[in-house]
Amino acid sequence: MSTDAIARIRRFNRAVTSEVGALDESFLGRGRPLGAARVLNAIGHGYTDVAEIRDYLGLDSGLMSRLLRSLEAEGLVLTTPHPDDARRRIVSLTPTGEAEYAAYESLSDAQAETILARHPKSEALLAAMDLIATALGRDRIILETVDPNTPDALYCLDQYYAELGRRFATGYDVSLAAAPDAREMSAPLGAFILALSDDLPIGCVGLKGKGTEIAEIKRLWVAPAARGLGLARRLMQAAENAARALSITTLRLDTNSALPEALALYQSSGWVEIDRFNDDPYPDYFFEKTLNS
Amino acid sequence: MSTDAIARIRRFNRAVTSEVGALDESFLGRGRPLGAARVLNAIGHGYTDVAEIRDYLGLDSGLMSRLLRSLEAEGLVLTTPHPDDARRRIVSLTPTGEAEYAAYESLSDAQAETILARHPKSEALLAAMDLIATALGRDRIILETVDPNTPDALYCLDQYYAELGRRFATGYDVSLAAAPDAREMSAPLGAFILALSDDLPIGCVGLKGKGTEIAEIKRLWVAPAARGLGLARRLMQAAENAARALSITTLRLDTNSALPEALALYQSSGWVEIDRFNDDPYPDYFFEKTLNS
DNA sequence: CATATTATCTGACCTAAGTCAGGCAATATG
DNA sequence: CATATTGCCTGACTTAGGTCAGATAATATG
Repeated sequence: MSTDAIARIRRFNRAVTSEVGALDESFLGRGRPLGAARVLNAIGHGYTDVAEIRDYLGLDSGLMSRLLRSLEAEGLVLTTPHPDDARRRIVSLTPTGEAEYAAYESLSDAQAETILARHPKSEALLAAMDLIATALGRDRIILETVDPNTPDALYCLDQYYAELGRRFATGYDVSLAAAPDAREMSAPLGAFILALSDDLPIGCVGLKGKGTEIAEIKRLWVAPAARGLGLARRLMQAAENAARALSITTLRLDTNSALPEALALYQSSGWVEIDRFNDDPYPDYFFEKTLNS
Repeated sequence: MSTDAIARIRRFNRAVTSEVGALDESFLGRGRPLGAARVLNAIGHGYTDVAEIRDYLGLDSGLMSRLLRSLEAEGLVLTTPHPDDARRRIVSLTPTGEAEYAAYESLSDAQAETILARHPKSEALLAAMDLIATALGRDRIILETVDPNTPDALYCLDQYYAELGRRFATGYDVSLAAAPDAREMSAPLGAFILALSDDLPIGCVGLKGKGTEIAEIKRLWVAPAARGLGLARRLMQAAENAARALSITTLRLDTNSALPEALALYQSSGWVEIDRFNDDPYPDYFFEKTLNS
């Protein structure tokens, strides 16, 4: 019997360790020790400073130096003194190094493709992977203010609309809602805040301003994989801070009773219900919050 | 932008490798190389034959021998010649070895507990882990005929009843359905078949016989984590084989339109709809299949 | 009973990975 | 400007992990 939580987690660990080991094996196939391959990949991934790479990979300074030397001997990397401080050194890939890095990347891709190809219901598998990666990396979730027209922002908005379509009995038609234009959700009128977990967009919120002291919160969304981590609250907090920075004193929002978690969040974080303030067809609840100081 | 499938799988890999590495680190904390710790754990896990352990861990015979010697020197294991063949050797843990093994086990448990404690919505996390472990280990799913009163079988039945309760608009009350007694689902009358993935029960099916050439299929269930892998079909096939072995020529089953996947499975695998053959309150569809040869 | 096979062990050897002390050049500081 | 600090490098050394060629003893086979 192995149905209790601890046993299930340990079973998961066993299942993934063999996959992880398989990738190391395929990396070794390129005839280079793993240490050197890791350094090469770190450089290809954008790390340039020797100390930075050492820190990222947790290497001793002596070992790091030797690994760099061996990559240099292979003609894969080039080290040059840092322009500001000649003690530091900058590492970059030669064209050969770029090709080698690309080869490692395609090994990683191939492994991922194999997993994908072996599972017929891949969407469920990917959703489970997102959930686990987000849960394990919850301390590294970062919020970022971006232009609402960036691909990541548009991806979140698409997901948001799809979710409303599933939640509302009548479906959801974006064109019927008053689409806030990007200008109103960018500085200096408003903001659009994205939550990223290891570069995957997992949530967003929009602050739609008109240059007055009243602004609206729009498009609060948290990916299914990130629910239960308190991310919505964190996004709302960030939106409020952004509003304060823009001298906004009153926030409003509209929502729908088909979104009970959202209602509970607003009611538990200082929002008070007010009368309808627009004629959008979808919302049936309206809230306001006064920002202090 | 990292929202495509490949990128999501690679992100998952990154997220879990650090967890996996952390466990290795904590294992090293017991002052023994990982290789020796792995052998000790394999023995603690029930492996006894030297060749078996070597095969399981993928070790060279020379290395294996040396690791055993070092564990012996520490007083953790005892090797004795195999009673049937004195060339082979069986390894067992000394009391000290048992204690050391238990210490490793509790390190693994502690890591699992940490993961669990850090995630508030742990049921979703566990479900995701089950799905991934099952998907990655799909080639190692085994079917086993067991007594329907074993804990694993009862666990599956509980899950099955809970699922019906969620699916049926009216809920599901086990006491209203004609509960098949264990004797009718055991040899020589019938069978109860379990699907196990790395010891976790992920599906079941019952063959309920009365000693005649007609028998019933009951309690076909597949865990959410294992859906989409063709397991239901495999379980049904095994049930049919078990029926043939018992000289049963006709199988019947009842089901409910609230279980469309089940209906589709029966319709696509040679079952034909027949008239109601019992007065159970729940089923509204009845099928029969004639077993050839 | 001689010979082949099997299972494990031993010694010799190798590479990867990592630690540590000290060296050297560039830069910061009193 | 003397001295300390910083960033990287080199040499010496250690351990883990693993390969390979026999050695040894037990068992199977003609």
